[in-house]
Amino acid sequence: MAVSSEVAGKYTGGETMCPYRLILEHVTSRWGVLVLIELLDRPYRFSELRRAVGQVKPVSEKMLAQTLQTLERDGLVHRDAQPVIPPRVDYSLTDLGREAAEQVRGLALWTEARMGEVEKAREVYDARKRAL
Amino acid sequence: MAVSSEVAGKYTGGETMCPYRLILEHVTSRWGVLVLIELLDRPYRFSELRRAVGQVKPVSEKMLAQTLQTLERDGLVHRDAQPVIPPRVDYSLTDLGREAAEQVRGLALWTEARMGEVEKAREVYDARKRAL
DNA sequence: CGGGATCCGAGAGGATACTG
DNA sequence: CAGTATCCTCTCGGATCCCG
Repeated sequence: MAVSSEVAGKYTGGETMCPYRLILEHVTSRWGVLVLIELLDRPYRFSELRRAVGQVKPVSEKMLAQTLQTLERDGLVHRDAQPVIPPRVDYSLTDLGREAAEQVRGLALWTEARMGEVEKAREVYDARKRAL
Repeated sequence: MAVSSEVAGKYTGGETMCPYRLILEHVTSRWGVLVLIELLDRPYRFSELRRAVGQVKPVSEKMLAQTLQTLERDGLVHRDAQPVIPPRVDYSLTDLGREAAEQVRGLALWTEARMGEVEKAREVYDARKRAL
């Protein structure tokens, strides 16, 4: 399809990877997906975001910080650090980030809707395999 | 948002992970994304698919096979193995898989479109950091 | 050709302790 | 509170060899 074939010509098929892939990996990364979805609701503080994401799957401070830095660098997340004590840092989506997050949400909503069918398919697959 | 909060109540926030997450991880996995996008075009044979995906990023036989098995088990990909010599196996999307692939394509198309802005944001971010 | 089995290195990711 | 630094574990994923 267009997505890959357009990029294809620029590469020899060697070990190189297009920047396109890199962005996609950030957005679809394990924690990137969940962070983007949560931030689509509203801005979050660090620990608050950690708890919110943790409802789906627990995340360590390290990985959350790392994920947020990556998304900030890509211009998807805005970081607002207030120089107070104790520190207060708010994370929110940029306009660019909101666009990305909406795409990701599409995927998440689809997954939620079709979850049952996927699980059914798995049972069929597993049963068929055990029969061999 | 709805996606996570609906699921939230079912879990204590411990180490458990909802099935919803598992499906999402399969679909957003490194090779899952690329395979789904390619198959959106047309059915592919194994090696053919390997080359097609490899245009974006080289994939080993092992990972491609593993990815395809996961997607097949989830009911997203159909595997048609013909008992001939040499073996011929065709992979295609199921109806369910096509739905998922279209969501993924949305993300990929967005990435392609906004790639320039992301790279610009990175330069700004990196320049600002070096200034410190 | 389309895989499976095995070995191995690199990096993801968690736990803990520390800092401004 | 919001991280950083360190250590350690374990999985991902590539390379290689083999088989029907």
